[in-house]
Amino acid sequence: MAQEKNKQVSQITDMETDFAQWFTDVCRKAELIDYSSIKGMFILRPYGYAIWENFQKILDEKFKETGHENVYLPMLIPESLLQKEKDHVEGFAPECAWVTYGGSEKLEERYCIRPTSETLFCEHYAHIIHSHRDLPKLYNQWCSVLRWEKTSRPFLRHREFLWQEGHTMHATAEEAMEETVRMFNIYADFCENYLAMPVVKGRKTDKEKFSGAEATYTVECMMHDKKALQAGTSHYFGDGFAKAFDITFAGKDNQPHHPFQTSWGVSTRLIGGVIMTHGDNNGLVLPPRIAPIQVIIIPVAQHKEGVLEANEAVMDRLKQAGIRVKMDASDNSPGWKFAEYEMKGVPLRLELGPKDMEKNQCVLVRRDNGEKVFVSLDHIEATVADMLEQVQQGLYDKAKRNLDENTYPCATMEEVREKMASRGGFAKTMWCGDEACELKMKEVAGVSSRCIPLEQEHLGDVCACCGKPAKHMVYWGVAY
RNA sequence: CCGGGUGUGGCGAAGUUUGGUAUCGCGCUUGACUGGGGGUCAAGAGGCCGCAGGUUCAAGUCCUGUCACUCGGACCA
Repeated sequence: MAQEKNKQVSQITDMETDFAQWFTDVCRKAELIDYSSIKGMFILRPYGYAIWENFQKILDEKFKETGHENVYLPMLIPESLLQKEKDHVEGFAPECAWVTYGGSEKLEERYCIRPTSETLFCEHYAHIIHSHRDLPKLYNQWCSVLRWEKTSRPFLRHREFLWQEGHTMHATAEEAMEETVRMFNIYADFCENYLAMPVVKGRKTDKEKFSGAEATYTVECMMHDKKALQAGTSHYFGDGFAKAFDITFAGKDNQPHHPFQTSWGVSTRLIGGVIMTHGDNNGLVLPPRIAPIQVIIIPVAQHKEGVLEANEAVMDRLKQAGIRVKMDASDNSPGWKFAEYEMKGVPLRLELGPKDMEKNQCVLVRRDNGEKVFVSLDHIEATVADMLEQVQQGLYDKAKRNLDENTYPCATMEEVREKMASRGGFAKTMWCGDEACELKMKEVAGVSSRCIPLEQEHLGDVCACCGKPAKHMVYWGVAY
């Protein structure tokens, strides 16, 4: 009965019943996404796109603060260009889509629709980098890329998806490594302080790292179903691509050198992460800092004298205070509106009706915990701002508990298998560094290595898989 | 790519076994009354049953092919 009382939206499958179906229901009922006629290609509806725009606004500012400039490169890559770096093409060729005709003419050389733009940036950098004075080059591109995935899901795996890709060139390996870590930290900060998604910061194993990279840094998050989501990656390339693409510059010593390279990216997948981290059985729950609408105002008995005006006055005050606020004065019933904006995850609801007007008050309801309070209209701006902060913090704390409570040490592969089957989450073990053990772990326990955390713990001396001396502590999990 | 499930007004479904006038709920439109948790009443609109072939006097229903969605697996941001 208590559960029934909690459940106020009936169009969304309970996540305990079927998490995958719950996720799809939320994407559609919150009007984030629609399906198109092509598999894996989704329509981002205004509300979903507005969330992405907020991500862009915040990240773009951080990129610019750290000296990056936005550029735009072509979406087609000649096959010969893609072929130049061996590991890279091996990694991406299986999921490339190709353009073979221009009008009615068959092309001499086929063009790949970019799955990522390292090769294009390298070709361009070869043209414009000649001297150490041309370095560093700190470029970023906002665009879509295309990967012909076999299975697709809204936000988590699109064939075409929106992202940003930073590509930078540096005079020294140290500088490039610093850049890799700097951007990695920006991603971690963005996840934690804006998306309220706690992260595990670490390095990918050789098996899991980006095709062509020397090192891949990753922020890994835990979803509500205890599966892992790779939220963002930052790669250090050394000078491998620079050599393959013949990028050289004259150093202060007047000798030719190859520059050192990085790339880093996050995508609309992060929206999927937010849904699966904070959502509940009534729908989406958005962290206030990225919510397109932070406060929804619902007038009660809105046709009564003066009600709309009173609501509008409150809306104007909140707007003045820089709060993203919307009023729904449509003639749907209040109950309908409550459900609608809950599905859409609006962090705070404000109700104002004739009874409140008499008392100079309104009702505020938190989306994250349903808490309902009557507050005075005096200082409503401060009250609302304060409550939005509480929601933001509340969401982070809850997600942090989920991560902490479901991360546990294991001594043997058998223990990982057992605990993964019964409780999921992240298992941490010692590891010898051998790829054979990663494959074995996948086979036996059904998990892949998520990362080698930067914050290492000493859990023992030997690898959980083979018993040989251990080199690192590794997190394992089932990933999206 | 492999295996299971599903495609019928905008959404969710019944009808398919046994071929014979296209059904229901929600939503939508118009109007009135309502309004503090998905309101009530009345009157309307809307579908060549995913697509393409085939069998038949007759196909939503049977056959073949194909596409999409979905769940699980392998692969990947």
